Amino acid sequence: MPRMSAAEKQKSHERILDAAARLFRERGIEATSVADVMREAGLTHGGFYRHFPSKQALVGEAFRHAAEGLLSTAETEAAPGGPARAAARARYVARYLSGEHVIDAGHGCPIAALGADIARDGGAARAEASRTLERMAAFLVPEVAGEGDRGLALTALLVGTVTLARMADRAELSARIVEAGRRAADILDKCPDDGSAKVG
Amino acid sequence: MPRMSAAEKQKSHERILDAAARLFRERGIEATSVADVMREAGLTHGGFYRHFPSKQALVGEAFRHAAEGLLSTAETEAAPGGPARAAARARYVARYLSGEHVIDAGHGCPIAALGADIARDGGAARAEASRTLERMAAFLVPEVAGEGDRGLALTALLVGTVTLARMADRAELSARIVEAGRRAADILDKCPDDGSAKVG
DNA sequence: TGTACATCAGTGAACGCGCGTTCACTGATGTAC
DNA sequence: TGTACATCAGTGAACGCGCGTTCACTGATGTAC
Repeated sequence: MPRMSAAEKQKSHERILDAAARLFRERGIEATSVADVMREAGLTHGGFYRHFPSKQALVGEAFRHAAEGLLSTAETEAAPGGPARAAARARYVARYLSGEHVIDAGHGCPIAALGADIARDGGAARAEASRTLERMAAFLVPEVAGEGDRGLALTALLVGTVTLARMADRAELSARIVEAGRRAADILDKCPDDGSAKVG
Repeated sequence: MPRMSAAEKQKSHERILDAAARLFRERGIEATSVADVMREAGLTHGGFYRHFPSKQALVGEAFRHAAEGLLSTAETEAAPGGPARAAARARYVARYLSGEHVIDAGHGCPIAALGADIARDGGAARAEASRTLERMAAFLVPEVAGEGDRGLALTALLVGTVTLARMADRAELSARIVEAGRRAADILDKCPDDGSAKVG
């Protein structure tokens, strides 16, 4: 059967990334084995090292893969400063803070799914995650906001809301968390910063 | 050397919980072995099962142990409705959104450190984590807030901010995230809810 | 275009290792009388 | 209070298992001429 053509290899590579991006977000990094990923990609575990030098390296690539899928469309959809920007942002927030996103971690925001994991091991995925965070924050800054970094706070609210909603042991509590997050996101979009927290 | 007295056993039990609560928060649940915990507690791994039926059970107990340490003092410090309440809440938020908390996950909020992990495996720790979340949210509701659940949103902001600050690969970015979180917490404390997010 | 040969994508067995858990054992503790 | 004995907290070797990674192998692919 081997060897495959270069085009076939690229397809395999893509399938491995798809599988890894989904499984890591769904089950966590440590709970997902290389063999799990390869099985999901329709291959056997031995071939993994023709594509990536280590599992660590895969984590970084899979994070980028997941982030690209979620952010690139949103970014191109909303030209910087253009009139469609506020609408695109609102749609993004509404989709982020939804029951679907809470349930389907496997296709959701990689920061919400893996942020805490990545904070701990600090491998190659960390730089990738930081870059993704900054892109997301830049996309989310409301035009209203005085000085910068309101986008970072909004991102923190979104990530925290989804994390808590997934952690909740009752559907009713989970729904309340999402609803509370939506209202708070709305407030952050509209209220001015009085700067009083600066000293704290 | 064995057997120890009942009083000694209780001390061992406490040391195991202390060690587990710290190591789980610091390294994550899966990256912390039963042997790691027992070594940290000054014991050998074999004795673990005289104290807990399984590692899973330890996770739940360790979460409760960590949460109790952080919340009980804050709660008693601030009598419900009393005048010291707002001040106690402000102090809690200031301590939560600080560089120390970001760096020292081992002694920090167990929801921020383990929320995503617990959301995935859903063992006994999940009910414990949900209870802790509701206590924290109840403690954090500003008197200003119209209808309920502003405390949940504030908790989500705190958890998300610390998660992102820990994930950031540069100290400067981490500091900006914490600062942005503080301002946003201030805004959520003061701005009224116009209810416009309800339809979303 | 055809032939000869090196390359290498994918397979599946094997590696060393650390994990959660079990178990036979030790000897001080706690208890029954 | 003293004695005899069951209990059990803690030890350290051992268990089966799945992990990340390595490796000899296969045979179609890609290339040199």
